[in-house]
Amino acid sequence: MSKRLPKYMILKNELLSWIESGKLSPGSQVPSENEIAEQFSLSRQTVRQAFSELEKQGLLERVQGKGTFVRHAAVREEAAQPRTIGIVTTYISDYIFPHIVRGAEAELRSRGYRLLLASTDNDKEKEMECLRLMLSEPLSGLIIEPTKSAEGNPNLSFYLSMQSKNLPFLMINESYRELEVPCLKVDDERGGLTAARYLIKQGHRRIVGFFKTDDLQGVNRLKGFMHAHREAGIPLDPEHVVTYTTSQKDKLPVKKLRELLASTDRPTALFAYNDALAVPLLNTAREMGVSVPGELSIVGFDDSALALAAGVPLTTLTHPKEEMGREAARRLIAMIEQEERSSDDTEELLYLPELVERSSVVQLT
Amino acid sequence: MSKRLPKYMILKNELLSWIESGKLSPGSQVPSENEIAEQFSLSRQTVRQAFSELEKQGLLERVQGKGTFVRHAAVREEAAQPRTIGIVTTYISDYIFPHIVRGAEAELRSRGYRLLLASTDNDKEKEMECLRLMLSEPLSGLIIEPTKSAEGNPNLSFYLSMQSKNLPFLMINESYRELEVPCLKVDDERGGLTAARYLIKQGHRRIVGFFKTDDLQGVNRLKGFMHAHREAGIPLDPEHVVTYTTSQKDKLPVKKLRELLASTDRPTALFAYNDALAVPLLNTAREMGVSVPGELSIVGFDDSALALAAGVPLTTLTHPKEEMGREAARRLIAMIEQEERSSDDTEELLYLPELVERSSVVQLT
DNA sequence: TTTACAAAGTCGTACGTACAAGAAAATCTT
DNA sequence: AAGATTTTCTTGTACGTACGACTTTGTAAA
Repeated sequence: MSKRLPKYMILKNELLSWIESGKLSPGSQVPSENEIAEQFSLSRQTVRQAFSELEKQGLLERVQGKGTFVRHAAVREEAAQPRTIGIVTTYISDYIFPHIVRGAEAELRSRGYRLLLASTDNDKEKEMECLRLMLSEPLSGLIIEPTKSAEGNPNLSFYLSMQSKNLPFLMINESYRELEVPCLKVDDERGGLTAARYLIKQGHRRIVGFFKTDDLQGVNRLKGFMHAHREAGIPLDPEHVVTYTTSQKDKLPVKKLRELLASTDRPTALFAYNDALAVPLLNTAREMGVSVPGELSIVGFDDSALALAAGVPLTTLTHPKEEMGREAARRLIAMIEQEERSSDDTEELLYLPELVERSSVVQLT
Repeated sequence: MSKRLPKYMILKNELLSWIESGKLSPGSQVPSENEIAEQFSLSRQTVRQAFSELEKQGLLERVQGKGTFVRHAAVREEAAQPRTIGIVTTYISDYIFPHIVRGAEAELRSRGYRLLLASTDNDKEKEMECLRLMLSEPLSGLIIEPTKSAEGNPNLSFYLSMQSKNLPFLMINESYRELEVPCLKVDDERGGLTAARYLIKQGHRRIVGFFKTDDLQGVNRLKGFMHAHREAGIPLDPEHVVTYTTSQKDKLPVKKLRELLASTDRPTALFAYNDALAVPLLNTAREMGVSVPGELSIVGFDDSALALAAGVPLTTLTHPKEEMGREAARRLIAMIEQEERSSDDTEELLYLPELVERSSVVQLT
């Protein structure tokens, strides 16, 4: 038996249960130190020790000459938790990331949480800086979009210290493999598969794919893209898989497309890593006098605002965006408020990307 | 003389001065309770009381069996200052707002501040909620984009309480007229003027303008638009000024454009409140078989990513976006760090929008 | 009835003792 | 010399007393 608990701790726990059970309602007066001492057969000093710790925690209020009182819940809450949640994303301003942040913000605000925002600009050093800044104040939880998830995790120590401090956090879009944390992401491999299957079904055989490979999302989309070719028995020209990273000049994929379109047996279809890439590729094709979708079909990814704004409304794959942000917030709040880490803690939620048919793909006869 | 200070308080102050003066350096061991007791002719209990309060404050660390130690400065500092700045915007995810936030975030991070984000969704009730949440924790400053600035300010009391608390804040894009606060904004009237002048110079005479009128930006752009017509002596058909608010269905301006394009003497040019509106209008025109810019020239506003992604690259007016966010952060930090409110405190910074010529405007012969 | 004062209750301060628990140094044993 | 044990130091827990400061309440005087 661990009956080694000090008496003042036992008393503290007893008083806590009184408060919790409502035996002592907020604002009511607690029996005097002497009464408690007699009741529990303790010395008044010991009772004082228990009281003073509870007062330090903000649960009791002692007034000289009057007595000791239970603080009102509202007052307690205030001093208790900051109820602030941090989000670390790669980019704040670009593309679909604002939508994710917005979804999370809306959910958090409605639940009375505040949102601390930081972005890494896809730079691992800045990621470290962000984490340090975030953790310098007590946080209730963190939502993180990993930076360059395909290139390892030099900030592992931060994540480990978060786990050891029992600070709830979860990841979106991708997660570092070394960590077992809940993660919300799009089924990227399935997305690449769906897109390629669709183009193949439309009769396309020479399909070029553009993939960003410094994060796992691009790698997984590429996997699905290749898988679709394999299962259809279509040989995949190595020239038709274009990979790039953000550190290189952004012009690279565009230049590559120029070469491909200028060649003799040019591709009839194109799958872009995301809409942000699909649009400039589309414009490049049109500049070269290649009509879209007449001579070149295009499928994008993420169903961003750009897909609709483009000259030819883009056929693309959905990304949950706001919903993902909202769900991330919901799950994090659940983790915070139930406190007890349940077994499904490291659960991964995979969103299935769906094809949105617009006007940028044509069926080959 | 108020020599009525309790002994343990006197001891506390003495120890504090020891720490401050360096007599007790961080990490060093404090004389044991018994030593102190003897030195000061106090009982050990009294010494313990002083120690335990200092421990509670985070200045000392007591280890059973080893002794009492002065905590390192770094550990103490942590609990010191929040250095957090809040931003309240109308929208997080849409359009140019993410760019503003990003600019501010980059600047703040590099200066060691954290960013608390909230959005109002252009709803004044949510604005109040945001302000309440923001102010529930000590903030160093606030950047606010007013919600529906043309429709009064029901949350005035919040702003007044901020001013009375000497909490620095500034506004971007627009400011509530009743408040005298620094404000960074685009010279919207000048923008409307520039756009209309440009179209007139290109030979257009029947120009339709679309303006969002629930915030002052739209109203001011409209002013400039009308001013250009007046100065050029061109009568402005009332039908050619279309106003709308976000609360109405977004379809309204599109429907209006349909009517105008179907009429006999349809406009030859169009000025849109911003690019986000210009793009759907452009697409609407093209759907109706009206070529852009051949039959209809279009000028947008804000030089957003949409302007380049559109089927026809949009001629538009610049908006500082990131730079505005960065500058807002810089100014706010200056206000915080110098503390003294200088005379140029309520200064307004006006950015001059510049015309970016792309392909959506044609010169009439 | 109102006012002034006293009494009794509360928590705050201050001293005392004793022993327990943990850590480190000194000592003893091997 | 190395390891085990004891001693001695530290802080932690627990009890006790006494008195001060403050508030409320009851009582007595005006």
